[in-house]
Amino acid sequence: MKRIKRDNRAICEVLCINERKVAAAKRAMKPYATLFKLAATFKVLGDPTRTKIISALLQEELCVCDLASLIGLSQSAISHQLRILRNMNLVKYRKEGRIAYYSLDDDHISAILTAGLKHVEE
Amino acid sequence: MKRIKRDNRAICEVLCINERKVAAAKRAMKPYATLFKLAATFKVLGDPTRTKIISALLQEELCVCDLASLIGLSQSAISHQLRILRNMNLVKYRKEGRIAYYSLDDDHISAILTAGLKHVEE
DNA sequence: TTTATATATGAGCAAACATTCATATAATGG
DNA sequence: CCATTATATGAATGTTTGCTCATATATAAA
Repeated sequence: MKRIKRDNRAICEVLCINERKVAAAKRAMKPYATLFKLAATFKVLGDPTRTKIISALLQEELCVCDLASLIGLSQSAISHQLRILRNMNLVKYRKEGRIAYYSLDDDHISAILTAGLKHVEE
Repeated sequence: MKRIKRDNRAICEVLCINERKVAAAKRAMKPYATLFKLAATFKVLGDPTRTKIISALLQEELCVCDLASLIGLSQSAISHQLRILRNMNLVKYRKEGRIAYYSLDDDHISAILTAGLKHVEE
């Protein structure tokens, strides 16, 4: 777009934008705070290691060491990722002695995965 | 975990891992290639700007300029993000003269958003 | 053809991030 | 108590990424 020094959006705003459609879309959209949290959730799901962790936990709870072995990464790496998943309320854990058993936090998680898989596998 | 120079996973593999559970989880998991694509899709959805774009397009198709105005970013920034969404088959567009009208590529997309929102809004 | 405009894109930069290494914490056994 | 081990975490690092700036492409109008 040809640029104008002071305000490079001026032209576009005047000539191209459909104010009615923009206003209608804005009204229908969820609040930005909600969309920000939604993006944060997808971002956390958007790393292959974390996707593998979630996918593994769809079956049954597993300890950190099991996950590390299953996924083929160090215990440290898995533990760091589990904290990120925990902070976003995607997984929870119970302690049994020294062992921490992780599982999915609620059943929305598997619904998200399932919806995502439908798009990917189509 | 106490570390052993040559192979820091040796101890953990022998003493802690539940081989049966790990093998069962591995069998039940989707192939890594699928999980990788799934992660890539979530990653693309995991940026606030792109989440806003998708959310806006849930209502009706919009041109680049409308999206830039609605979201409050430059045309360039929106265009870059649209390409990323396009590459992941999340949006498509039709050209009408100079104007490119973007819309969601299929209706799995809104299903993913809805599932994500259920987790976020709970 | 020349000018205007809607969109696309390459380069560059600052910020975010996933892993590793080293170490700390917590729980069990001797 | 001391040694062991499952997990957690801080620091460092190489990579990725989202935006801006500048420019290119495409379409329409004059």
